[in-house]
Amino acid sequence: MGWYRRHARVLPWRADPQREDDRGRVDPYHVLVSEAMLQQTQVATVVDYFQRFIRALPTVFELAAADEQRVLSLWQGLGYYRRARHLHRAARALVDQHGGTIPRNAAKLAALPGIGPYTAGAVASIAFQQREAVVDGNVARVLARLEAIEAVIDEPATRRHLWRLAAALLPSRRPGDFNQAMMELGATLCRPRSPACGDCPVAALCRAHQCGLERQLPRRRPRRQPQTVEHHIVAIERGGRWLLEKRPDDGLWAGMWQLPVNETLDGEPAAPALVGWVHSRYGLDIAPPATAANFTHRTTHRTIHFHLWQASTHGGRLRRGTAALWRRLDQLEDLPLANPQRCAITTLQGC
DNA sequence: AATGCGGGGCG
DNA sequence: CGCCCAGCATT
Repeated sequence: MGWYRRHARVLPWRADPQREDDRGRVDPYHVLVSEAMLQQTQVATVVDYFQRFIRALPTVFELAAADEQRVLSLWQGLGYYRRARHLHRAARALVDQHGGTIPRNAAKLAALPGIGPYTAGAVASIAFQQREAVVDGNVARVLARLEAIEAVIDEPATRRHLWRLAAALLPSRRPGDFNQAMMELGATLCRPRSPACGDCPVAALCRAHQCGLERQLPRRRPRRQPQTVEHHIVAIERGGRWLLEKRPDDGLWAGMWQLPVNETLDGEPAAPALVGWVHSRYGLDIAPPATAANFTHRTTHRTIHFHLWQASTHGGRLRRGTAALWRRLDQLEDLPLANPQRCAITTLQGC
């Protein structure tokens, strides 16, 4: 804890840990938003998003009153957009059922959408000084090394063991700071690849370090190989405006907007196939599209080869089941777009 | 118990 | 490149 007080990073959702009197002054709403953003996302990536989000929606009431599209726009580029929709729904539940106050109790927190065991423990301990343990990726790695746990860390039995360990180590004084200290240790010293055991305050207690095993631990289950798929973006222009549509409410990039994308054509599509597809799906007649660009987008689970095609249409009546509209490319600020779509649109603007 | 869900940092 | 990140919901 002394180490944490000296080395903790100053972060916008955190009270300055070097100022004793700041404890308890954190805004629970800030903690909630930051923890949602931090799920599977590194601190450095989150900082700017967090500041922009809080500036735009400073309290749970503004978040609850906001349109989902606006929340997604504030999340645009951060990934895992389900988190944004869950957070939005959680805010509405809090305003409707709790008068806008965030519960201090971990079980009540965990009942909210998007809040699981980790986030519930984090909010309860950090925002409300409740004695709740947390195990995130950092804590799991720190504990696995401290105790030289060789079991595969992703297994449910191992997770349960780690939670029991974390709970046993948790002090009754300042549990929130303890939890943050463990995570900070994992993020800054007890790193996955190159652990800085020389600087670690608990190296003398670390069984992995004593055995020289720190680089082998924790053990993880091998991941499935990412699939490679082809997505064909057909950018359709009519009189300076382009067709945009909203993606379905589930699956990849749910609720985000896009230029029309064909995700089913395998192999070499050829422009004629896309002409037929646009006709059948949108009811629009286009000239055979021309290639504008190709780029690759990688996520954890798949590699997507994007083929950007450009076409124009004159007549035809738009047929569409879900939301679609024609827009100038410099007037898309209100439409949340995932990164590959932003990339495609930037390319078109350069054409 | 397994899978889907983004995007970026870093060696 | 590959691995991992202040996880969660769904099946």
